[in-house]
Amino acid sequence: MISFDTPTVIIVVGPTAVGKTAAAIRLAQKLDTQIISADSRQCYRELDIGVAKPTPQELEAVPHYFINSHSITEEVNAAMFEELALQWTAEIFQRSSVAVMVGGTGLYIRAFTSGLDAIPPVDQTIRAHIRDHYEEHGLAWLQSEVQKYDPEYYSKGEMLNPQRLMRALEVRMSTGQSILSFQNREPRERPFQIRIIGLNLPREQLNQRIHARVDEMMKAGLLAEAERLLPYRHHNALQTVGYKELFHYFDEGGKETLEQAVTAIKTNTRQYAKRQLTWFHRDLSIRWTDPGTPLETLL
RNA sequence: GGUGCGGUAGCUCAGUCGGUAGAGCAAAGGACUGAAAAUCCUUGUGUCGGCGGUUCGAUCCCGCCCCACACCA
Repeated sequence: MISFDTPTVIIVVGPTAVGKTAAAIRLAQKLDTQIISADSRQCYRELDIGVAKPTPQELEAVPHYFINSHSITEEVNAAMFEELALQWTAEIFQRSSVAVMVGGTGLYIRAFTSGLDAIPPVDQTIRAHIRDHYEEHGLAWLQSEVQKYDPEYYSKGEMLNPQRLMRALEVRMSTGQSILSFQNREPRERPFQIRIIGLNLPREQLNQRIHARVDEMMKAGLLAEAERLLPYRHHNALQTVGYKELFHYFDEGGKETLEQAVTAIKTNTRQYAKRQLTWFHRDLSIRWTDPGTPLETLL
């Protein structure tokens, strides 16, 4: 049995479909501990096939936090994850000196390891108002509002990125201050050690795994799952690869074939994997290996 | 067999009144602080179907051939 002098969280990261889930479960069993998922979609109980959740047997074998813990109608975000994951870590440390975290959502993992800057909560009516106006008047309106109310952000921020602009504007309108005034980017100290293991495969091999997994999802009934979720498509939880393409297929009513929709899922999943790798490659503390390696040998 | 329309980037196609070419998508690389499976940025890609002819110069004009599609026989 491997033991740790100081409480330690082992984080397993990597692109989608690389084999994180199975590797993390094996590791948690070896270490006789539990898993915190760091996946922004597997937390929703209404989503199943399309988000490649651990199977019921796997969840039986090792208890998981942040799987099936929320509803698609709730708001989940990185700040919430930071708070919850810290609580869960403390719970696990009451029984063990080590916890395992696994997932592909880079921002959530950074929120957990380094913390997000504290920004006061945003008034929900202001948020809704800004989104509605953006829908109606487009990017030019957003840019001019940001220019008017937060000229410093206007000169520094990404002027073509609506999400960043809306966030800057809602913070400015809610708090009276620029979002820049809250961002000091000081990494937070954590009362435990962190080790990050990255799983990766040659790109061609990863793409093959992605394609095969999408085909399996379709066989397992992803189309019916998406159809069932169609009424909830406007929720953020369903701005998700695997569902949005099938919603579009239902919309097109025959103009697009199912095969084209499946191809789009594969393409979007490949692009997602690439973005995940871009994110994780920046963290030079990550120790990379292939998913077949028994991870306890790296500790 | 005849007529018509095509053959240009990995794909779909635009274009050059003759001076060796571009869009979208894909791909590759990057960013990322309360939507992050989201959102955004950057960058190539070429025997312009083949062989001849005209021309200082042809992907473009002309001839022949090959391939695809449509229609007629």
